Amino acid sequence: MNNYSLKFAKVKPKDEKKTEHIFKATLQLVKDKGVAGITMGEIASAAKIATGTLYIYFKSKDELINALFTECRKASAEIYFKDYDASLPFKTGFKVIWLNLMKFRTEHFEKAVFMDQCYHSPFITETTKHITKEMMHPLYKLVERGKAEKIIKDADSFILLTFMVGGINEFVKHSKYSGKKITKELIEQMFNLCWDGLKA
Amino acid sequence: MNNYSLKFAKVKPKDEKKTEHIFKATLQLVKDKGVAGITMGEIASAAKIATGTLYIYFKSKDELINALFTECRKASAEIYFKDYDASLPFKTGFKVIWLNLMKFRTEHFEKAVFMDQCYHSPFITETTKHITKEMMHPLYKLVERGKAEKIIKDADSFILLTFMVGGINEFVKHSKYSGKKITKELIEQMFNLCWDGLKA
DNA sequence: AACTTAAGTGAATAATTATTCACTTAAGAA
DNA sequence: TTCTTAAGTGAATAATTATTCACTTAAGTT
Repeated sequence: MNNYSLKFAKVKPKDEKKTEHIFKATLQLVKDKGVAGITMGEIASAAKIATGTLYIYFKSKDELINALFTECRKASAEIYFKDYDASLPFKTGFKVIWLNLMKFRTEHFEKAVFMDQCYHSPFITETTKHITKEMMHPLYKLVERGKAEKIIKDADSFILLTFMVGGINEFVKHSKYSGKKITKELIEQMFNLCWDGLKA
Repeated sequence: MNNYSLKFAKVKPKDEKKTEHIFKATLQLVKDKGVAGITMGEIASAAKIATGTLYIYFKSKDELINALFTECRKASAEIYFKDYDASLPFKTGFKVIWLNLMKFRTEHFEKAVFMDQCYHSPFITETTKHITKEMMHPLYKLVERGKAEKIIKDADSFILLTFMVGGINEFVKHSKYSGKKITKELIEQMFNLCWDGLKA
């Protein structure tokens, strides 16, 4: 038995599911009341733990918010390029990614709201913000491929990208606010508008 | 001399410019630090008045935020239909409004951020939210005119509207974050993407 | 000029909320 | 079973922040 095992022996282990509960509770609260309306006490009770326990998992509110932000960013990055295969024809691959963006926004709406809300908050550090910006990079590559193949318009990449994403974000946001159901049919309509705009 | 004038005579009048200063200071702070990062003390000092003075103009933080929200909503509604004339050909009229939306987002960016941020906050009352939703009504009428004239696609109005607005919002938001300059040329490119998407 | 009244002030107070801590509980080792 | 250690608790404390208030200033009336 060495120092290492001595150091970590005789331990009541952390319940790893708690982090998940804390995150889930925080997302729910931010969706309902916004980032200005959440307290550590509320997060704790929504996660069904004591306030003190929250501080075993996160040193401070700051750290909790940043950790959750990072988690959300990872979740979105994982979805964006799921099932994308560069060897597919451009439009097919483009649609895969476009649908992934739509999927993330609809199925992880609280994460999207949380990221939007917290981006401007005093909690998120500059480093976290910087990494987030870099997430857009592969999407730039995508539209640049489309331009190179003369399939989509030869406009500024920034314009093409924000155009590609804007409709999705706006649609999902307003759907959730107004209770409008997001159907396959509506998604298809939105894709067509988007594609007709982009195509050369 | 009647009761009315008696009651209101011998008064040091409120400095009406102060409300404006308070609003401007609040918008600036929310843009920089988010709705979670503003305190009455900071608002007061940014507006160069004492904290107590703030409470002469607004009963509470709640009231201040709601009043500013209403002000922002009015400012946006005023711009949206500026110079629009229903007797113009559809595309011409559409472009006038589209450019107005773009103008509001770029020239009153802090207002747009403030409205986005506060919409989900505990400050905004349900009434305020409800009135805000109604603001979209004339824009619905616009896309429905386009559909009736068979100029734009016969898709769901909600889809058409969120599509019309999404690109603008996303573009301006990311421009401001990343420091990308918003030029006439880029605006024109965005309009073309948007129009090509919408047209029948 | 003297008077009245409300604006304006900022330190004091009241609420709210983040964080700590003395204590309890339970997992695993001996 | 006993022992050790960290998780878990929630009331107590520390910070922060909204709101008040006793006081000062200045506009307008007489």
